[in-house]
Amino acid sequence: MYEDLKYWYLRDHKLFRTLSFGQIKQLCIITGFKKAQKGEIIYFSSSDLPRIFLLKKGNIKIVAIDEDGNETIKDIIQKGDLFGELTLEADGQSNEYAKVLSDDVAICSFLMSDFEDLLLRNPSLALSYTKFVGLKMKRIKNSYANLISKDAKTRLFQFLKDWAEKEGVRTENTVVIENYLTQNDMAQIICTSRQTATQLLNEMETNGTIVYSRKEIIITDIRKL
Amino acid sequence: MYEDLKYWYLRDHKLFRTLSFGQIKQLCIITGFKKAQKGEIIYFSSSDLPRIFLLKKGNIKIVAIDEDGNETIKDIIQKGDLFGELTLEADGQSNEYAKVLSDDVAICSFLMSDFEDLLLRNPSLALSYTKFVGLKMKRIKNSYANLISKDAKTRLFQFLKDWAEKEGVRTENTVVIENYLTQNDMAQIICTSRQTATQLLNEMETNGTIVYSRKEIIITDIRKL
DNA sequence: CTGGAACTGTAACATAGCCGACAAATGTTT
DNA sequence: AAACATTTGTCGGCTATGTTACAGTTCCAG
Repeated sequence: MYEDLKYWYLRDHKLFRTLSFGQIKQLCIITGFKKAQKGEIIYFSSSDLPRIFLLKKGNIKIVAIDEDGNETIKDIIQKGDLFGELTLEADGQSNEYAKVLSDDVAICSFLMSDFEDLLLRNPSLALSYTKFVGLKMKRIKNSYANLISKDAKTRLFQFLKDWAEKEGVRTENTVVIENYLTQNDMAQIICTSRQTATQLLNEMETNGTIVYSRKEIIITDIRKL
Repeated sequence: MYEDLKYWYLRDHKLFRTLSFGQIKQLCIITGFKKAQKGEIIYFSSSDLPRIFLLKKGNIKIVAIDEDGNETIKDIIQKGDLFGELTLEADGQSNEYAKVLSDDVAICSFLMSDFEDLLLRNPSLALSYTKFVGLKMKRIKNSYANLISKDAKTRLFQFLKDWAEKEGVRTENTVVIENYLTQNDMAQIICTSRQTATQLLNEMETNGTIVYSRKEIIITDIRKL
């Protein structure tokens, strides 16, 4: 890959914006670049060196498989998000894979060890990164708190609200979301059965709260959600 | 506080062990020290400057109150743990207080801003700290995953197992835990009602799995848990 | 030692949401 | 178009767990 391309790919993330041109150019730690199509499954082979990934384009979901073989959606990664071993600790035991949700994705990656060196040389970046991880932790805490104390309906509402806020296109009080998730996906995210999710979505549709299709979800009035 | 005492208080935490004698001595960022008795409530007044706390002695629980007035146990802090704004981002909105569980506690604290300066001057400490926060995140993720996918019984078992591992005194396969929690506390931690927790504990007692009293919990055979 | 507060024990009842089962609709491949 | 795979819709039964309600125990302060 050309040096300037590498540079561009890093600079684009807000985490690295605090660094000067020169600093970033020096780094050029990106070591991998990959494209993939919808439905493709990407494994984080534990045999490989631990990496941190940056999703440049598209959407993917991170799925974990527990001892009993149950699949849980750990995370939905969107364009511009960092993912992988963000805690900078390789852990061999976790069994995860990523599945491409959008039509195609572009992912670049760098080695965890390179990133560590980088942090050691740039204390202010290290501080930003710490705050970044902290923020991530706070988000997780919040979403779990929701999962536990609220019922399925409230969880679905909250999920849609969050989704609309992150990705929805708003005109007046109507929000349109490009729907790259199946009802099953949503069910897994809000931790309920597919059936309950279906039921709730249909209920919302008859209520006129949303218009649902496989392509998009229209929230007729975001204020009422 | 005397300089060398400050030194001692910091050095005692594993996070700071990587630093040399001299380095730590230079820092001396501790700015507060406090003792409290059982049952006392400590507020993290948001008016005050954001701080990071280090529990030197005893146990406390962090309780959060949501909009509806429901109380949830966020965390149990034990001797040697850091707590407070670990993410280095002050967030005014969260409504939390700490309650002393053991007979008495000793807490020392330093200002978040001082700590940030420290991290900026010690990149390797920053890196350790990031990993530390990451580890914390991983733990939280795990415990929440448990909460969501397992039933109340399994959750209680897991909780006891963790507790035993962290604080229990083991002789052969018997583990004795000093019990500073009420059944209600445990119920809140494993996110169930007090009644269910009571029922499960009694069930375990009649099974001979544990011997329960307000003072201590004896796990007769840790391997069977 | 006594009264009250906090904790623990037990039961009946209600219900959210999981599960299995199957049908209909939509999308994809050949 | 046909055959197949994936996604959505619907239903009734079942179970774990929350809720309400009250009684018994332990603990501590005065």
